[in-house]
Amino acid sequence: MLDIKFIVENTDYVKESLGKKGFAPENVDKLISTYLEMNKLKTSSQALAEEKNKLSASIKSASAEERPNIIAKSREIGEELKKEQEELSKIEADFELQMLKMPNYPSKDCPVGPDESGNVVVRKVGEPRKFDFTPRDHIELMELNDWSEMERIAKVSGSRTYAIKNDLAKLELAMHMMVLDKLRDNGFTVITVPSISKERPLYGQGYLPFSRDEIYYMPADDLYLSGTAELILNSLRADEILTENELPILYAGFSPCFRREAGAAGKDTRGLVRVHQFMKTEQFVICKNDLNESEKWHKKLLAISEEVLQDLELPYQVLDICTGDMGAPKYRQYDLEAWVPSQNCYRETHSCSNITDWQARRTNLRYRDNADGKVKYAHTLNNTGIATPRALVPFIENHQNADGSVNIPAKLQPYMGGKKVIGKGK
RNA sequence: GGAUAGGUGGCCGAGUGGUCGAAGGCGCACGAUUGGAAAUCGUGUGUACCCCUAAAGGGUACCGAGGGUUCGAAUCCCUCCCUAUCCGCCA
Repeated sequence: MLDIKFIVENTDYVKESLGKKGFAPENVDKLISTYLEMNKLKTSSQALAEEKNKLSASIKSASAEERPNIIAKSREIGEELKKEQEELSKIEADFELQMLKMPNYPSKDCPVGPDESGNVVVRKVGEPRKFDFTPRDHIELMELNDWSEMERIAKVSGSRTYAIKNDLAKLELAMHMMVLDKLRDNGFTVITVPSISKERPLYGQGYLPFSRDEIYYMPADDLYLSGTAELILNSLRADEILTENELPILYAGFSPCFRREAGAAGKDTRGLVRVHQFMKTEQFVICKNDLNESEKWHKKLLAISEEVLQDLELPYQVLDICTGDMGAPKYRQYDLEAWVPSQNCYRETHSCSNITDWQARRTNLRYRDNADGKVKYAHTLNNTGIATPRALVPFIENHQNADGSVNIPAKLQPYMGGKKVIGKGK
């Protein structure tokens, strides 16, 4: 959500800035006219309410003869007021919906582009490995090492699900443990959260009203399945007024995540790249309403996830996501992509975003500023810590040996019971 | 799922139709006192929005949510949500 007063006072800037995200300038004009109309109605209905309140208050001191007149007059105003309020609540709902549809302003430092073609590679770290044998893809490796039950689980749970076993199953959990420890060492509060959500957090995060198709809904209970712990963590402190001293709040949230992948039909249909249910350790930050502060945290979160990929000894690249490819909530977004040998390209493993106060306005998450005593909307940021099983794909492909076994990097070995190699060739 | 008790400001807690945005306490801020602190005393201390403005000021709404009764609702009625405890079931 944006600040309507800012929009009214800086209309040209708003149009230009949101235009970079493909947002039509007419929508800004429409929003402002709705706003002005709403205020006019507010002013008149509040004046009526004032008059009515005054009449009511005068009744107790009025004489017996006056009373019937006052009551009649008050009733009359009540009728009129009710009509105006009905009209007002309609226009307020309209205004609210328009506000909910406004994307966040992108940073002026964002590359500007229409879609993913406009993303900019910031840096590449590590060299894609040159194999002196023909490398297998991750599905072949899983079959060779008795690490999965992909065909059988499809019969049980449908497409885009996975079942992995033996050392690969342990590896999946080991990655989360490693990342949770790293985050804890960086001052994060480790927290496990539900994957079940009411509807309001979806608006708070900015999932709704944009893409209802992507999310599992359980009508019997009017509940949704969360696609990321960000959803839950973003609403955990909703409606609170924190003290500035409590900030920053750093969460390392672990949860199962659920996505319908409705918009990805036909893409990545095999294997572990894109599944309906996965596990994610999420980095989530609530900090002061100060761009220097949130940009500092944005870099910090990015650095942590780069370190994760370095610990996993995976070649990767950092993308500066352009305005057209960024989601509505985002002010700035970096993606990390790890090298996947079988696909001969980099694939996304992490997505690191500064949301500024756009989500906090939706969740009504505020804090009292020490310097001026004012109540302000906090900034929120989120980044992947590690998401599995997707991260297993570049991992086992990059670390495979000719015999199909897979090497475990030193940083991960303590979490794998000291094993240096898993699979057939051990 | 069954039964019971509840949801009031940052927290605790009073309030069963008007004088209630709401007593009292705690906390917090500022001031006095002090060599400094504690204690004590004094003052202040919700949020959102609208109008007006140079500043000031005026107003509306909010006592879990929504609806109803009434000239008037924290208070009465209805529906829903949530929390706690006990019973049942259960990883």
